[in-house]
Amino acid sequence: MRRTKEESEKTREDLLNTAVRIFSEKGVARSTLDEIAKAANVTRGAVYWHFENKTQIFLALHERLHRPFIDMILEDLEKDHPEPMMQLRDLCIQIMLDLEKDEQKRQALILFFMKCDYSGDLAPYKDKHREKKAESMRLFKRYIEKAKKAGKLNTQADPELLTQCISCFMKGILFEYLDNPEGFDIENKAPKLLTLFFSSLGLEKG
Amino acid sequence: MRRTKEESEKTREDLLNTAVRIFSEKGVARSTLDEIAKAANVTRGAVYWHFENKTQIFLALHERLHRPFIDMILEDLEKDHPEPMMQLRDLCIQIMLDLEKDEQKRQALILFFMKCDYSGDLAPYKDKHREKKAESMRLFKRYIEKAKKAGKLNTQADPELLTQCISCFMKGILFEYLDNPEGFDIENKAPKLLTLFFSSLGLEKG
DNA sequence: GTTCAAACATACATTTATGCATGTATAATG
DNA sequence: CATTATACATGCATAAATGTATGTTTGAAC
Repeated sequence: MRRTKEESEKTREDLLNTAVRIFSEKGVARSTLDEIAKAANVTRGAVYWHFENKTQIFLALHERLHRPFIDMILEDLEKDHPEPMMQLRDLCIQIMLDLEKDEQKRQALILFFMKCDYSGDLAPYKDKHREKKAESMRLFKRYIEKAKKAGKLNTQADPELLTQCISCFMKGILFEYLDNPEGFDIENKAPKLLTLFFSSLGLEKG
Repeated sequence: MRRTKEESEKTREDLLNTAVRIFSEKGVARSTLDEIAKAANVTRGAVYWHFENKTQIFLALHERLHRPFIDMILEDLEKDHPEPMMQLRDLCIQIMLDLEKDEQKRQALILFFMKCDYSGDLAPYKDKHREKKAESMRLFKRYIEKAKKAGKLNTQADPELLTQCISCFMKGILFEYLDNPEGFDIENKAPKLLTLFFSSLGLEKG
């Protein structure tokens, strides 16, 4: 046995990738470490070597999800778009469409939103979850304030409320989609819904 | 022992009320029948007398939630409101505000949306869940078609898309609230968010 | 080329909830 | 008022997952 460090790291990655799949399929509580191990072609020995327990696997998955998302928004915010609200709309659409392509990300979101409950030993991570959501909401707000400063915000509603409004709408779409990925034609609906929403808000020019 | 029929029925109700609380606090998977029994001042014997198993308790809770909700909307639809879209908006606001007062209902929603996963033996009830959601969406759509026929629909968007739009928004607000009932000031935010949303959609007159 | 520890596999002991079987007191029924 | 079925309580057997202890192989370091 005694694999090389690269092989060991691959085993760890395999376990995480398998775990997110199993978790998102069966729920965290109903998923067994033995099941995960076998699906990754190892035994529970390997699992306990790389992770303390099931909770720590969950935590590891949690960590590796959100950063790319934040980075994507931060990068987008750097761009100097003439119409920040349209930029935000397109970003929202892009976020939704990405999910259709990135199965890992989709599975992770299903897992964290619908297949676990943050009670018991997962309770501490509820705060982390919230903090990360708050972070992305702050970023959304920056688009709106950017638009306001540029005199492109065609509404009287204050940025805070607008941010919450958009956040709720995004979350609603996200849940409707994740609840039934096959039945919810996101490639078709996401652009329509978000375009209607943003144009209705009077945030679009023309 | 051998209580009267009324006492027996009370025991059953106590068990259900206790179950929805425990389930919504700790999640279905982490909740123990023994725990529920003790919290209801009986033993597991009583639980197994009234219910087959934990799944059947969950099912019983599921059944008794949705009907009052549908009835409330049906009753509201009977009224002949001059502005159906404003009526729908006010209904949406009312639905949200109700949750703040009805703790049982709030706990039930937390349970069904966030504290269980519809895999394993709960999988069959996912379809029921969807069907009931579809039912309420059809009712929402009736408001919009009513408005359209009355020439009060101030937008070109088709009713189907509008319904989905509103449904997503409602679901988003619902989740944001349920995720953190104390932190989300629903009595204040729900009217603001929904008023902004509906007025932005150009659905309000004046 | 030994030695050692990493990277697992294997085996076992413990826990914990469940399902059921059985016990029991009493309300309802005649 | 005797009987019976109801409405539970109690006890046990089982299963399943977990945690851990121990075994085994082999890359790596000297």
